[in-house]
Amino acid sequence: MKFESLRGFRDIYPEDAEPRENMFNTAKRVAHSFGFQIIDFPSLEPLDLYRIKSGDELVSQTFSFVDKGGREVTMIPEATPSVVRMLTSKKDLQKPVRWFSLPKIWRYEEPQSGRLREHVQFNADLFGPDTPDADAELIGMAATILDSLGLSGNYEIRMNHRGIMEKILKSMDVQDTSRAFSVIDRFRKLGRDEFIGALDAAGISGKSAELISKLAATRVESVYLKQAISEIVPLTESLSDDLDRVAKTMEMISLFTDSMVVIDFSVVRGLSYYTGIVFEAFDVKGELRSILGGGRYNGLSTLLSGQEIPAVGFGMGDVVLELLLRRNGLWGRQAAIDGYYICMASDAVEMYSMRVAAEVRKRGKTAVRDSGGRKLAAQLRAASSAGLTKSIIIGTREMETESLTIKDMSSGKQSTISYSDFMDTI
RNA sequence: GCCGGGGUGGGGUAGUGGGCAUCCUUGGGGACUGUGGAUCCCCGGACCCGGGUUCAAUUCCCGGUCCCGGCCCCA
Repeated sequence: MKFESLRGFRDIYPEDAEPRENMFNTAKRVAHSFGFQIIDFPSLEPLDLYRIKSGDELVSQTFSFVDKGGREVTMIPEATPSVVRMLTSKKDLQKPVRWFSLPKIWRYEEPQSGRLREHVQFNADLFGPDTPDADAELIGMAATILDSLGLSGNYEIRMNHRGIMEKILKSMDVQDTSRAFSVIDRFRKLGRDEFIGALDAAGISGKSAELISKLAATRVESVYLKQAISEIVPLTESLSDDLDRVAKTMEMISLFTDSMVVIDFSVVRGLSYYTGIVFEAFDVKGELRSILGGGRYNGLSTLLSGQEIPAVGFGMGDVVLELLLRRNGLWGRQAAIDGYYICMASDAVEMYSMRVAAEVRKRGKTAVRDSGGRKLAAQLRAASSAGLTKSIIIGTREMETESLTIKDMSSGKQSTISYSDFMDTI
């Protein structure tokens, strides 16, 4: 019987697990520096938590089952509902609340580039303030994480605003805006004629379709935002205010990163609960799907609990991010670890070598003990591949004189010093 | 769920309707009874699974499965 990991699931060996851990640690460090605190929540939730919010399409793409008590449960397909539940069920939280998490999430779909059935998602949300500052801080944090990973200039942030899009579509007499959004969301994938055709199927045709097509193709920096819009639709006061807010947010974000921040009217994100700004980060070469995405969702807490709490958040999966880091040569293992590989030149020194290892570890350093039973050359070979900076060679000579031979693995130089002197120096 | 392309040791590969399935690398050991990353030698390890055709299938056919890519969808 041969066992393999399930379709879309991964076994991750040290050569990938370590760069991956560095990646997560960087995200954590940056989040803490922005005042975000880590939370965690169950991997299994009631299926209804997602039905309420997202409907059958999402539910059909979950790993769900009926538990022994007859409850419909699912491996979580996203973090946000759980986070919002935590927020709304603890009534005495002082706002703003800044939370992040690193849950594993699952989706039952066909795996493809940048998308698997199980992945880790860095998720961050800021609850309370509904301001450009809050939006900018959150998006700025996302950018800072990417920058801290060494990706500055290799990605760009594309933003849009659901409210603005709603107003523009309404001004064109588009009734079913959510259907229009789902078409607009596919703009970059479709040819021009296909796009017009899809709009037509959504009940939009003629001049409106032409204008939407022009709008979706628009990608500008903040300073040209109003001008670009005014060429497509008349600027009402309300629309103008929204545009000012977005422009201000974008200017703020540019304080955090040198990467491009643009308005892109084709970025709408499929999720129906977004109410304000929406954004995604893409690699500049345009080879990968989005690196991260999020937006403002002020209505979700009302839907789940009746409490009105403004929110802005984003999620970033580890799969696309890993691909991007690899393509930029940023997926290497770390340099040699400061530590000791302990080799035994004789089986008689077992106890002594174990004592050395224990003492080294008590001093906070890494000590890896060869299990012995093979010749020294083989042990030193193992020491090389273990990636530690130094080896300690212990044989009967060392044991009889209560000393140790320390070998520097990069230079090959070695010297023998007394046990007590060695322990004092580390 | 649908569509296309793939699957030979841990990784990368050669090849074939018939003989002990090729080479490189990795791993283990040795040459060197206390010194690694060089060299040489030895050893271990593979035709995705099932069915069909055939005297004979790793090779041809069908189905499944997994991988890669795409659609749908995107949390």
